[in-house]
Amino acid sequence: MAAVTHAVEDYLKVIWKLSHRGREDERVPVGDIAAHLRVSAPSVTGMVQKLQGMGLVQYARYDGVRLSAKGRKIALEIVRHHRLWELYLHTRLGVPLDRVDLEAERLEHVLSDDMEELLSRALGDPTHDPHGDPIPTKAGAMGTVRGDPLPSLALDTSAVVTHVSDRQADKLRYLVTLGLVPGARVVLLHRAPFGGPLTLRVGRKRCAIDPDLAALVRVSEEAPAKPRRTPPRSR
Amino acid sequence: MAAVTHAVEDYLKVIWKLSHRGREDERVPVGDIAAHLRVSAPSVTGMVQKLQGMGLVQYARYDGVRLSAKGRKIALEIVRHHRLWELYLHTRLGVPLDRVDLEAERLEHVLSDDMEELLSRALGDPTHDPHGDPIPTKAGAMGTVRGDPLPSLALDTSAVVTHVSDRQADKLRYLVTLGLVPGARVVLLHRAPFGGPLTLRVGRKRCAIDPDLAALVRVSEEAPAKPRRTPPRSR
DNA sequence: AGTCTGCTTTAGGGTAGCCTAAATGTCAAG
DNA sequence: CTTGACATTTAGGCTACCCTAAAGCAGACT
Repeated sequence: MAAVTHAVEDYLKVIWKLSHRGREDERVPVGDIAAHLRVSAPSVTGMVQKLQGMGLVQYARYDGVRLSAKGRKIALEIVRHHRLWELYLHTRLGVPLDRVDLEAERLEHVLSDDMEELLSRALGDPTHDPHGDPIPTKAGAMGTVRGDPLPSLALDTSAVVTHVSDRQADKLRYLVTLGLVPGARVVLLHRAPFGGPLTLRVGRKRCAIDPDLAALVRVSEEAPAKPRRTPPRSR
Repeated sequence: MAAVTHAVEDYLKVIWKLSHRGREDERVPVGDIAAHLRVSAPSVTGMVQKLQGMGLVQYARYDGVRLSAKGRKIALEIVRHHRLWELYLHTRLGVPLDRVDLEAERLEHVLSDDMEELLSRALGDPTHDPHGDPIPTKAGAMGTVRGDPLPSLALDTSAVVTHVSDRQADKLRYLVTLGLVPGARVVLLHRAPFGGPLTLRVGRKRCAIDPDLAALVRVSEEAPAKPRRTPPRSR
């Protein structure tokens, strides 16, 4: 059988991601894959046919793609690698939250089983990455995203950020500048009417934020297991 | 100009390594490159012609290859990446000395400039990798291998291992089992005549070793700056 | 000089993964 | 039920890198 190349891993990961957008496991349109991988649609068709030949996806012309069990296993392995590296980069090297994804994108393909084990252990066998996304176990079990959307938090209640979506890099970058990162303490001070901005206290600072943006942030009233943030040693 | 792909980086690194075998900067035969990359000779000829087109090597038919300044710069960058990763893997993740090379071989191609900076800093801007090989600076300056060949050590003199060659994986593996790794204390107890085995004390243990093998180890009588060996956190 | 041996190069192919242009299927609106 | 808009697939090509087989060159030995 053909080899699992970097490209194959990328395709499987994207298919996995896109099939989880709604509640249910969806068939993923070829065009969406193309858009996310920044590749032409014909390239996707070709690769997807190859993946089917390898038994990694089910695919019917004009009807989208779905991961097979085998394909999902590989996808989750890559996601695990990705999130372990993200956590390492953030907590051990001090890479800012809005840049870990880009770096992990390349490191995820380079992690042997032995190393994965050692990396996980060195990080304390973590369950969540620095954005608060769950890290699949080696067996392929996924935890959940903790917390509730920030806009639904009760007024004047202290909470801790548990998750920041990394889907849109530009928005993540902005949220980071506001200090809305996992572990931060937040209080919702005011909710303007007609879907207007929310006024927050984040740590010691105050800010106003659009509820759509705030929806990318999840918070929990109980103090959660906060991701470790050992700063890297400086010289 | 064509891109610096992983393959290009591999070729440049091997050419750099092979041109440093003797004292002087040598022209490297195509066949040697082929053997070290485990690739056919025609493949090397083709790639080397391409590298010349990119201005990274000088090359004349039937007369071997030499790095240009531009080529050497890239080669040293890769060597720097490789050795930084080796040090990280060994000291932070606890990867055994005889396995770091293999892992670093793939990681070396995946390290952005920003990350390189952060990784180096997190490791304390080290000058030598865990085998005792010097790590080139970002500017391309190379330190030296410290110490003298173990067989030339005076009898009954305490010394510290400063370098273990990683050229031959199988021999390195054996040296590691003997405890002959950088930082180890060694005393040469006896030298058998006619090029016979050396009797050593390594730490608390005693062992006999062929002088050819021992020549892969370098030692220094002064206590050198020993590579840090923070063990990884266990669960 | 001739010739043999062993590198090295040329010739000719193959695979993986990407592309554009053109053909084809789907779906919804008229 | 036809047609137009749009998604998708087929067709045909390109680049990077690798291979084997055959030709070509160089240095040693006679």
